This record gives sequence, C-alpha cells and structure tokens, in this order.
Amino acid sequence: MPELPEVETVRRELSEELSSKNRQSTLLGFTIYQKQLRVKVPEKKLRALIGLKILSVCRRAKYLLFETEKGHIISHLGMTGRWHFSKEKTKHDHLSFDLSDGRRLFYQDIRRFGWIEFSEDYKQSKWYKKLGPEPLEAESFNAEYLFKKSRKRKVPIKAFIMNQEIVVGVGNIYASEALFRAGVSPKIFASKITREQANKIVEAIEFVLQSSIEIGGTTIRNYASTRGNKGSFVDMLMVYGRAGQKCKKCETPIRQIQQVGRSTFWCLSCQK
DNA sequence: AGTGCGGCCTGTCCGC
DNA sequence: TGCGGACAGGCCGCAC
Repeated sequence: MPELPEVETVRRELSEELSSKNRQSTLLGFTIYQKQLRVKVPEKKLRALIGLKILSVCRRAKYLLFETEKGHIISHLGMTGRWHFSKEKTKHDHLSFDLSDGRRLFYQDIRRFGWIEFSEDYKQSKWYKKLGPEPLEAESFNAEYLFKKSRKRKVPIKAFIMNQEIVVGVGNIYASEALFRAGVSPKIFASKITREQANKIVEAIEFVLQSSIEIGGTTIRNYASTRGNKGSFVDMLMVYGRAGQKCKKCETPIRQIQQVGRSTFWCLSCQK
C-alpha cells in the first residue's frame, strides 16, 4: 500500500498513541499468529523488549521505527501492512503487542509483503546504508543532486525516481503524479533530462508528497491509517488510475503503459 | 555496476 | 454462478 505520505500518516498517529506526553506505553507482551512474513518475525529479540517503554515512533524512507532503550523495532508495511488497535484479533493480523494501558496493537498484512525486524543499531544495517536522501529534506535532495545522479543512467525517469537508492519514499502512484506535474514524459531516460527538468521533478515530488501528507495520504483500495482513516489525496490524483479518462488539464485521454513491470499513467500532450 | 525479471502472498475484478 | 487470468500502492535476489 504505502508510500511515504501514508507511512508518515501512520507514524504521526502511532507517535501520539504510544509516546506522547499524556500517553507513555510499555510493552507487556506480544503474540505471534503468523511467523512467516517477508522475513521471519524475530521472536527472541522481541521477547527481550518486554517491560520496556516505547520512547518514540520515527520514520526513515518507508520504514517505521519504534524506539526502545535497547534499540529499534523496524516495521515495513510492504503493500498491505497496517497497524491498528483492537480488542480481538481479526483476519490477517499476524502479530499483536500488549500495552501497559490495556490496549492491544495489531500488525495486519493481507499479502504478507511487509516485515518486522529488531536492530540495536539500525543505522549500521545493510538496508539503511543503501537508502537515498529524504525527498522533503532540501539540503540533500535538490535539482543539482538529481541531475548529477541521473547522468549515464539508462532507465526511464519514472523507474529512476522510484529507486530508493536515488530518493526514498516515491512509489508507483507518486512517481506518475510527480512526472505529470513536472510536465516530463515517464519514458525518457534519466540520462536525458535537463537541469531545468531535474528542477521541475524535484519540486513536483516535494509538492505531491507534502500535499498528500497534509490530507492523510492516498487510499486506492486497502490503505487505512492506524485510526482507520482513508487518505483523501485520491481525489487530487491527476493521472494515476485514470486510464482512458480525460486529462484534467487538457482533456487528452490519459494513457497507461507498463514500465519495469509496473503500470505508469501519463498525458501524452502535457508531458514531453 | 547497472539493468530487467521473477518471486513473495492474498484478494478482487473482468471476461468467458 | 464458477473459473482462469491479470492485476494490485514494495522490495529482494538473481542472471546477464
């Protein structure tokens, strides 16, 4: 499901629920219902965290980070992962945490593409070291950076901005949306973009991610936040999921193509 | 090293 | 109504 705005929305809610001033949660226990997610749930490592407080809930790229005194529980939501509070286990709940105030926090994941990890020092881990800059941090992610990185890269620009080593958090929806707003064709090679186009792409990525965060992300089918809210950015989508419908700017029918195994939506006349 | 593809899972929708 | 196939917002590992 989730790209950066959806993960950030979940993070904000979890942070309030677990580690705000008036709510400090301690982990009293946990239950694993389905050990086999994308990687196995680290049962022994989690057991060592019983009795510890959740100090904060942070995010890096599309990863959620639950901070404890001994290290971080890392959660990636894959396509359909979700954290929700409930009294009882429901379908596709694979793990639950019992909290000191009596609440239970469940990890639900229909397709089981997500995973849960624990790390004493996540900044040293393999996945973390490969991550590119955060798209909303302008000191590290800007036109000059994107332009330099794109030289000699023979992949379509759409695949390039979805590469988490280049910039994190941009998935299939926001890649199409950002390129529409930048007026850049998804098909051109990364190596062919101009400085000006790099600038427009960076601005468009910032714009779509920031505006989506402000209204709770995008819900296409499964996604809902921890509190069960749907994201309303779906109403702002200019191209994603609109194949055959009129472009909202110029009324040309929106096209759908396959790129690197994923659907891309774009407007032939608005994007060059 | 960079690139493209298949695989991991379950659910839903479409056409026959 | 039932069935097969395609597709779904992510990422990894492998072969070239």
